[in-house]
Amino acid sequence: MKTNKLCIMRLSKYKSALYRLKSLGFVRIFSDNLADAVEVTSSQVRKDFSIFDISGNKRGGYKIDELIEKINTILGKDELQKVVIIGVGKLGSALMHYPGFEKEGIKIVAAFDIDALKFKHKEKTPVLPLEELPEFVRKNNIKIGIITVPATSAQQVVEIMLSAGIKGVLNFAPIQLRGNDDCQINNVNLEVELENLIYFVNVLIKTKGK
Amino acid sequence: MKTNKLCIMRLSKYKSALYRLKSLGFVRIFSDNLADAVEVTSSQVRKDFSIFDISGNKRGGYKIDELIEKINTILGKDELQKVVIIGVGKLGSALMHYPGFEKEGIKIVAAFDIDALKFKHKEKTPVLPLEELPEFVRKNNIKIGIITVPATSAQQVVEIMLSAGIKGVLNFAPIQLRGNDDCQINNVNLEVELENLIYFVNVLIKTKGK
DNA sequence: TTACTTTTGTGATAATATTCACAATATATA
DNA sequence: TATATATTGTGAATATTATCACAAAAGTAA
Repeated sequence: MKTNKLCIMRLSKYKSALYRLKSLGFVRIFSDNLADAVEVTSSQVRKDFSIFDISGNKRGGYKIDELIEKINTILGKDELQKVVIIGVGKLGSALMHYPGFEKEGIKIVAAFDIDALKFKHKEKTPVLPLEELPEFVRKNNIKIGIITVPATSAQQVVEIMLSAGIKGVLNFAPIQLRGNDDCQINNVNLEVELENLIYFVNVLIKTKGK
Repeated sequence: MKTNKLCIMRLSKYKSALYRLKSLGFVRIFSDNLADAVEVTSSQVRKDFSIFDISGNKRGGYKIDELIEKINTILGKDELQKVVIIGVGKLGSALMHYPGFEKEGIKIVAAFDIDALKFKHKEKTPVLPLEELPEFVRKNNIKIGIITVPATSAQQVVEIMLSAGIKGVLNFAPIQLRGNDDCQINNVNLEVELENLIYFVNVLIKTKGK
């Protein structure tokens, strides 16, 4: 079985498209339909599925419900995923209440900061002092954390998370953080995303000009 | 010259690392140092540079200032980039004031929404009614827009943006939007990012268990 | 100046990812 | 039931991307 990051990303996207197709009343779909929805080829879809031994019916396509369930199992979404956020600035607060997470069985259970003005011990999703992170992580068996602190404190926060036993980090601080054998770090860099878009828009405009 | 999205992403990352290295007092760097900072191989760095005819000195490495300037030129960052945001929810507001953009010569010049309660005509970064978008885009020569509306209205918003003449869209709505020859659409899907992390954390935990 | 060392720049090579193309087969139709 | 048709599943072929490895150049030291 040969997996890679892009392939897993596509699985997520297939699933998201499947929910949509389901809500439109579809019960079965073909690799063609999914391919359209996610902008890949149909053989890509089938190849991805074959990697995970997902099979459909020749001529009958795939049953959406089964497909969603299988993909969820592969993605490890059988149980509720508890996640913490470190850094309660504007972006952190936005992600704290991001509706897309809850919908996907992902629950932000607490946030942490160093600014006492931000602490909210009694809220449904509390904001706690950063020094309480290790205890909280251990007590609640948290594996995943989101970093939304400034670049300058990101490395420091990672160390704290690592020693608290966090296994996965989604980092929004605009600095490339390094994982290790015990902890996977994925970086989402908003500037980089926007710069990338700007580049391709410029290319587009230039080639159109010709 | 053979470019691709990942290569451009890396250019952005190199630049960001270069700023950091510069602030630490470095004046010149080697492909090795950059490779470390961005977690790629040094030949990857040199290959990326050679694609864009960026050259250094054998044995002397690259001058940081020149490198930053060249990368900025490639990325089309010679002039201030004016960007609009559509959708002033929590995420939209967070991005409106995201400090990383301004630092990179990217300026959010206005935001748009359909909720009259959110309108702020007199702020430095105004929040305007969505129907004013086309006029605003034309008058201010806006090329780039960020979508932070719910998935259900994203497609509709894209149509408006396309007909207003927007050339590039960074879409945060959790639905894959399709660009065309006149408009590049890049999708950033936060659920997908988090699901991806969850998958790899599970893999990590399983393989560790062995 | 000469020998030695370090680092670039890049063609050749290897690894990875995607698409092609078609046999196998399930369903629909007559 | 027999025939036609649509769709999967996958090995082979292709395309893309990254790494290797080393000659050439530039700095350093003697």
